[in-house]
Amino acid sequence: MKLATWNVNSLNVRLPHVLDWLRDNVPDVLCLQETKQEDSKFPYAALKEAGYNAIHSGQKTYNGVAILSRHEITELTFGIANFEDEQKRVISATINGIRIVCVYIVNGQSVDSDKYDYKMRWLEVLHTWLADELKKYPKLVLLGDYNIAPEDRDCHDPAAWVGEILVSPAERAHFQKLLQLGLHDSFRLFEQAEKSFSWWDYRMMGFRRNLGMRIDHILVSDALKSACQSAHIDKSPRQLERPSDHAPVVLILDKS
DNA sequence: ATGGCTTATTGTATAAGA
Repeated sequence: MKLATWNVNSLNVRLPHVLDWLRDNVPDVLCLQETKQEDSKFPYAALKEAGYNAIHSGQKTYNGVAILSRHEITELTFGIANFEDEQKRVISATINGIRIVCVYIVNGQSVDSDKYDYKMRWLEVLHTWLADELKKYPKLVLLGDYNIAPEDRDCHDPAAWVGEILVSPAERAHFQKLLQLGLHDSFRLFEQAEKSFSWWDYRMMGFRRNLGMRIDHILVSDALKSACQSAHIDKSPRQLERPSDHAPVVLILDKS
């Protein structure tokens, strides 16, 4: 079973890239973030044509998450239980007996901003909710744009980023707390090239110079750890004309 | 160098992303 996550930075703009990527990679499940469109604009028909069922939770301009699947999608839920949030950042469903949770975690803007405070609250609520979800669904995968680079090796220039979002100690502590729930960073279960990143700034020729961060992740629960076969980041869509600033992150699970 | 790009908005500049 091939699972993937990709922040597309506007599905309206990126749909051709997504369709090409689905055709070339044939994932069983692809989670999307930053669709930036209302449900009424979501391209259900084009995705169905490509062989994918889809569920979406979107809004105009900002945020928006979706799960695409070649298989039946059941038990869909939107958002975090008992947490009022106007921002569409979470969508979940069960596919092939695995609980898929697709998240677009808050960016936070800067560590001294209200948005950062919201990020901290949001991560706290996510943690509490996931503790319950893991009891309900031992086989769980948490995929998405976390907006957290967990370690210095996930940042192209740790010294330059001290004091910035994505790498602050409080954000990293939240990431570690997720791992303490019994989740595993699937990318790090396998040997990876140094300076492996999933996002590169559009500016300053960030991609060509590999000035990136690894902030998109696929965490798997204890019950799925031994099923992980391989994990990688597919940089190829980042090289296309008018790309998303994020690349797809991929995990292969065996069938057991 | 507080910028550097890209996207969306009922725009002609601003906000947000990371």
